[in-house]
Amino acid sequence: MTAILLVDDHPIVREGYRRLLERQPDYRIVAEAANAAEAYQAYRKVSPDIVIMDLSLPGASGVEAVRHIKQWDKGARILIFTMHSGAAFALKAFEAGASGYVTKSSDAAELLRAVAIVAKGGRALSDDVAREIAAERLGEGRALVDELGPRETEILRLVASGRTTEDIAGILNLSPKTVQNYHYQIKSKIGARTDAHLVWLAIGAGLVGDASAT
Amino acid sequence: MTAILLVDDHPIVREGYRRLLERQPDYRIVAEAANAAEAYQAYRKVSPDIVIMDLSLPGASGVEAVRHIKQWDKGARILIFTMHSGAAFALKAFEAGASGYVTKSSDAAELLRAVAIVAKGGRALSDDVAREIAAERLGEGRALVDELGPRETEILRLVASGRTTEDIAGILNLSPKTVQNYHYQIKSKIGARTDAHLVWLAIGAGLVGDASAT
DNA sequence: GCCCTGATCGGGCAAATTGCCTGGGGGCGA
DNA sequence: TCGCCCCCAGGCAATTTGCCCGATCAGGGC
Repeated sequence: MTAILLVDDHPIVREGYRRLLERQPDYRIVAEAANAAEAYQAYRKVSPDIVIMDLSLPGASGVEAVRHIKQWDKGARILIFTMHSGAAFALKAFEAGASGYVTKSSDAAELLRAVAIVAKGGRALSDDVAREIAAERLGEGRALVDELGPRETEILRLVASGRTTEDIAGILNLSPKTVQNYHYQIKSKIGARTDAHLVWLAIGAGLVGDASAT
Repeated sequence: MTAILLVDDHPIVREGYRRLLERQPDYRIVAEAANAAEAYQAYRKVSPDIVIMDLSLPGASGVEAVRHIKQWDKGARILIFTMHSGAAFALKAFEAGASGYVTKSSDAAELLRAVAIVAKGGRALSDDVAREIAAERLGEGRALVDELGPRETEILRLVASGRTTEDIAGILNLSPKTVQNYHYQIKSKIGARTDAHLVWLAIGAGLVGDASAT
């Protein structure tokens, strides 16, 4: 039996959850809350197995509520169920300690699947949000790269992937000085103030983004 | 009418594509290839509107083939259709210039949808891969961060997000020299050879990677 | 052929940063 | 009270950055 705490400022929506969840044999809603403060109180009182929470709450935001609860109980499992499909919301929620993120446009089956995953300690993410995050990660803006010549692009790729100046000089059979010059030229063309900034721009342009195979 | 070039080393699989795609009124398979070299030749000969390609080909990898074709025609639209669902494969493919990535576990409808998107110049990604990339993006590995003190973590976050040394000094009310020292210390503790490398490690640790709310 | 443009390659030099060491102060557990 | 670790920052040589310059080579256009 899985004890659930429901947090949503809309009683009607809570009623909807209740209908859906209590039809499942293993789930029981043991408490409800309409805002962050209530959620926190309720959590401390009933220690539910999982929390299902909306992100837009009156007063403190849902992200704050997540952070607060996780601070009190590091093992808390919180599933965000919200209308926002933006990648930024989801990332913030996970950063705060949420275990799952499902949008309200998902169907009942998807919510139940997410609840099951989170209850087992896993991480759940609905398809539309996954797609958003992936899209952001893949980046849209080429633009930048078009300003650069092929050699510059090549060197940007290498620099952004973490290579040393000397590495690059070796790989491309150039003088280290030339690589430095390109490096500098790229930064000024692109308008990056920092190497780190350069990396982000390169990611945005789709030039890099690997994480495997160094 | 959309002209398609099919690249897959398995004739039976190509037959499958053909069945599926030629049932659609707008698609016509104008050429086939069984390896990277053939694909390249065929592309130059028929200039198809889109290429549907497997990633695992005999000889040169599909990624190489993509890079090669894009080098010859920057406007080429290439849709990868493969069995690999790993994020790394997909990222490499996009980096090389692919416009879409669909796994063979997707159903026919998803492939057709992807073909349509790519034909229109968009970018397509199947759900399972999106999920993989998102998972990777959310990051698993803390590890690194545990080595660092809170101050170091803070500074790493700022450095990795692209701030200038002076910016950081201003934000945290420190001497620029102190920031430089932390910056150096972090690099040696974490084992990063380059600032760019540092950014990747910070991303992996989930410290940065927002893109919103600066 | 000739000029112009643009990409590629690198030297030079001052100013800034990195790499590494040093040292002092504060908190906290043994 | 003694370490130990974290915080903060100066010093100094070595390297890199920032910005200048000139040389070569390929492709147009006239």
